Amino acid sequence: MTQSTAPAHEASQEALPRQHRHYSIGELARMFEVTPRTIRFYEQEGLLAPRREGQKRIYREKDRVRLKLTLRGKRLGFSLAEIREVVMMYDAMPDGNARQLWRLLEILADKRANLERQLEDIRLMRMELDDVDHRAREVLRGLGHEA
Amino acid sequence: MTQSTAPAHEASQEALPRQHRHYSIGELARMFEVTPRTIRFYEQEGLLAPRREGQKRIYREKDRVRLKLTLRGKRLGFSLAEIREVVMMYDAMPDGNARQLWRLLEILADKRANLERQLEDIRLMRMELDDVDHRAREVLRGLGHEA
DNA sequence: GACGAGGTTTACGTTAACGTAAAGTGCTTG
DNA sequence: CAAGCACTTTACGTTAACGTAAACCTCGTC
Repeated sequence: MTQSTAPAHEASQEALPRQHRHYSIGELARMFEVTPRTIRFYEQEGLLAPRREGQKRIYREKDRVRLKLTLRGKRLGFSLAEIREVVMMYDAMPDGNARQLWRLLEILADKRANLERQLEDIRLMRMELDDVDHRAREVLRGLGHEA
Repeated sequence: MTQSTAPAHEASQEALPRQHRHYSIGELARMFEVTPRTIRFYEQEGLLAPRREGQKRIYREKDRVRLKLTLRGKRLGFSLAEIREVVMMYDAMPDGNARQLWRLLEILADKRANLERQLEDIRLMRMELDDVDHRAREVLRGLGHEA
């Protein structure tokens, strides 16, 4: 997250209906601007579970969404373990027992608290960036008069 | 997690004068709930530059603020290198040449863009958490009827 | 003067999240 | 059929951000 050129965010083109239904690893990788290695790694970490057609991995819509959520979580500073925690429990929900569901609610509340704190952090950090920006511009004005 | 007891109403005026003026590494560590090792590491990475009194490190108000900003940056997912980039240029500002100042403005814009994206990410993630929460509660209600 | 509570340096260990070969499989295309 | 993709597995390498351990000062105090 270091590059200053950040126009290409998520998937670029989206005119076509999602009828495609399945993607290759390379397609997904290009879509989200990650390497295939990353996608395989996420699978190994239990975040994705694509079908196989022979050797090849076949990703369906669900996998694409998961990957999207995973990357979003990462941008927010969550670890893969944390993300998996939510994702897996979400999957186990339908037949989940009460204890697990309560545990899930607990985790969700935790994540939400995290987000709220981040909102405040962003607010503060914004103010500080604005401040530095201001000072820098003033110094620049000063330099303009000299030279 | 990171917070102790939330101060109900932090008096706008300086309740306690910051006359303390300087802190030991242990004090700072307890204040921010990090280990001394972390603080030394940040120094080694060029984020802090405490005075020395003999061997001992002496931290002043400025250092405390820097540490606070650093930790905030970390919570937002910035790397120490990124944080240092801003912090150091901020320090070099007064006598900075124009090119460096422009570079600083560039970096600031970059960070701000980052924050904006995070805001959006938070918004989306919140919605998804809410959704999962909803479903989980419904399943729980269902379980209540059985058993 | 032994001791414990703080501090110090040096240095190796650890974890997460991938990167980077190396070597093989399967298709299709000139 | 050779060449070129796109994909596969296996496995070692790398970076960031510390943790952890050892061995050493330097107080105040019991």
